[in-house]
Amino acid sequence: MPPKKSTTAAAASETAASSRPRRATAAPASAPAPALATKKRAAPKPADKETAKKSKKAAPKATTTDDVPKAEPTTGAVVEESKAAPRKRGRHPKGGETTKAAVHEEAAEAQLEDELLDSAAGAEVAAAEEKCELPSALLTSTSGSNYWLLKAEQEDRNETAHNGTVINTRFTIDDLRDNNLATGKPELWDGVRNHVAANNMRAMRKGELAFFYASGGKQGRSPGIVGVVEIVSEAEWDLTTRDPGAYGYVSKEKAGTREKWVVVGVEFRRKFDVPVSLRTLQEHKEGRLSGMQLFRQTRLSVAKVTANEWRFIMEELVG
DNA sequence: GCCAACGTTGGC
DNA sequence: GCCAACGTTGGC
Repeated sequence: MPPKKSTTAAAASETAASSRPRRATAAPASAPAPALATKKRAAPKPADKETAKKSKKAAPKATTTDDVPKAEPTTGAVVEESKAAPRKRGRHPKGGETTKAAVHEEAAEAQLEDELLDSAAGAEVAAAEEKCELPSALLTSTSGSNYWLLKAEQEDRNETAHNGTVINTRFTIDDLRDNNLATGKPELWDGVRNHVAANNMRAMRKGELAFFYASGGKQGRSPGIVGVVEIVSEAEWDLTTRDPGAYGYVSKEKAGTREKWVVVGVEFRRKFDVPVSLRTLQEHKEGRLSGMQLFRQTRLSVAKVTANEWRFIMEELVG
């Protein structure tokens, strides 16, 4: 994360650029999300898990790129802030449902919600998950849309927020699904503090799909792509830059001024039965996946995936 | 503007 | 724990 998510900058402490993102917070109310949510709980923000606040309005959503701040890629000055990105994490509230509509109706939603609330039992979760997933046929666009790859840390790692709160930066695809279900809102992918990653986020359009990449190979895990998420809301200002409960970069600008960093809203779409490991991806590093930004800019938390790369991975590598 | 030192990411 | 990649910092 973070956020960068991937990255760092986060907090003050961070510095690097990459970014890690993080995860995110649930979308603020204003986010255009599916509308179901009734409750808002917030998820924590990158920084926060604890602090969540949320409700504020979200920044203006930028629908056009003009609205969004542009990254300042190269200029130095602007960049001072950036540092790394934080990742966020969220907590999981409980509540609503998330997926896109077509799939669910209210009754079903209510039922799902109840099931989730009642138990975390595997069976229920599995059932809910199944209902949230999109058919494989819908996971590859036939149009010219872009695809993306969002990294999140799958291992426990603590960061200290500005207000002293200790935040676990771990954020898994299960957390994303659970947060979506609980809040009925998309997860805001915040904490990204790298300009290349942020520019990728500004280029994301509603309806585009992204791989959820779990980084971190310790604790017996393997890094790799674990599922698919959908971009459900376009770039908006990342309000975590003003959140004392967040870690990482904090805006020095006056409230109301434009922020440089942005978030996009994402929703769970599918968790692969078997992740496509980094090792497997690397087997095609000199072949079909030779141009992947994942390999060319190894530490970038938000990377672009071409249509050909997407199809190859979905059709040939996803088990 | 150059570049060495340094910090972070993240795979191994 | 090691270390490669890579971004930032900051002296000059």
